[in-house]
Amino acid sequence: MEYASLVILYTSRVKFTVEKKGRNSTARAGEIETPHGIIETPAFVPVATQAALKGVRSEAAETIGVSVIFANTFHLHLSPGEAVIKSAGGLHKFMNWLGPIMTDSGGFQVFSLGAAYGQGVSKVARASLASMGQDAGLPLGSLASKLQVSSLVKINDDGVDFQSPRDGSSHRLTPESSITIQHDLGADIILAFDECTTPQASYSYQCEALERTHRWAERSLEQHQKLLRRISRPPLKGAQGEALELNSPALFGIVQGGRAPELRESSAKFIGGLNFDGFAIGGSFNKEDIGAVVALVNRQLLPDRPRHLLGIGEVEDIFVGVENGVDTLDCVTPTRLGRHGTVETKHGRLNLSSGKFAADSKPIEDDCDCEVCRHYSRAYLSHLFRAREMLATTLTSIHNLHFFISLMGKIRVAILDDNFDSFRHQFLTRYLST
RNA sequence: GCGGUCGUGGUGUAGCCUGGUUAACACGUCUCCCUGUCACGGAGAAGAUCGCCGGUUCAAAUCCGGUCGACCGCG
Repeated sequence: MEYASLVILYTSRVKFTVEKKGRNSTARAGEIETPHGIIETPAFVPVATQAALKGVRSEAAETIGVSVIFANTFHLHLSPGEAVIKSAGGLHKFMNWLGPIMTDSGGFQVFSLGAAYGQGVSKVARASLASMGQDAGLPLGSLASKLQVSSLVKINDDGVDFQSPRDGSSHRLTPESSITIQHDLGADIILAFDECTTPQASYSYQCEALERTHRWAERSLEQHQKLLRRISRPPLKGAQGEALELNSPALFGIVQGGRAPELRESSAKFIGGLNFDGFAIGGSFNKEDIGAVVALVNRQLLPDRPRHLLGIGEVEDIFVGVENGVDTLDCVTPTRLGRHGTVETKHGRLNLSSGKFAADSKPIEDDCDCEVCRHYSRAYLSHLFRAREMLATTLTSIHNLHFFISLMGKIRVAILDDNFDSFRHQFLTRYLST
């Protein structure tokens, strides 16, 4: 009885409305309403792993038009710890970001600190490179080589033992602890604890990992509902809405299955059959297959719930994701590229740390209305990079964030105007032409 | 004037004493990479006939002489 009413309240944590569906594609535009505001979809979700969009203040992100950010359970658990953040009033207050926040469960760190650790392996494999043998033997991470280890994780069916990449200390994450930590962090949308596998994983390992992820999904959901019941019990007598406002996130399940279409399909059926508020598509891909996999998965997922594509964010992949029915995507691309000197433009990428921009008085993009393009030249940015000034990474990250946010805004308008296809064609033709 | 120290890629150095295959390193430069962030990082390339002239030697950045230049000390 109590449970049933809670489910209603709980699912109302994110109210998802589809405003428009694409005519020739499964692209859609809509709104996700969260306790901290509305996310107009499709939306790009910048990554703030350690409760910071690296190099960019929360206020600047708001000015850029960022609507939702993506923080990380594992890293925030290590430092400063969820207790500190909870007592600070939650992530929103802690980092002065008052808009919606999603948290990742730590499942990606099973990959990034595990199979990928120090190997330079991406979750997106490129068949063209793999066939040339260039996927192996890439850069050794500095810390990996320093510590002489190839993995910081040990996985078993109950959970994952991590070694901190900072100090080597041991930390255990299970579906239960990940969900509990995410509740403590106070995000609006949280994710089930999963195992993100490497694209190099064998089919048999992929099957094993998928089974585990499915069991973890059920456990994540159970833990989530348990915590919701605990939160809601006293306020149910009085102002229930108020109490829920404080701390009751929506939970998204994560579809896995790696590069195997049949595993993706069965995962989508399984995860899609559980009572999640929305869904995320995670794991590894072949670059060339992202669209097909996302389409396959989304055909199995309930259309009335939001779909998030995890960790995908190169320009052409964003179009692919949206075209195939994804509502939100998170990616480190704008901030990581920016930090390494690369800026996105509608004509493709530029690396401003190159001396060839030393006397280039133009802005990054002539008609860009971001704060950086309005006030600073390529020459100045190039100088800042070569002088190793911190401001360099801040400014390029701001431009890149603006680029992705504004691109998403245009995509949304295109869907609403029923011309997504032509917009995509026009944009990508120019973007990929150089 | 005398004595000493030093001249090696763009910059700073290592190698020289105990001559020997493609002269090493750092920074800089250039190119490429980055997809639920361990990482303001990674991978690669170009670039010096070792101040100049001569000698010794099978072989000289390396030993010897001379010379030019810089610096230091003494006059």
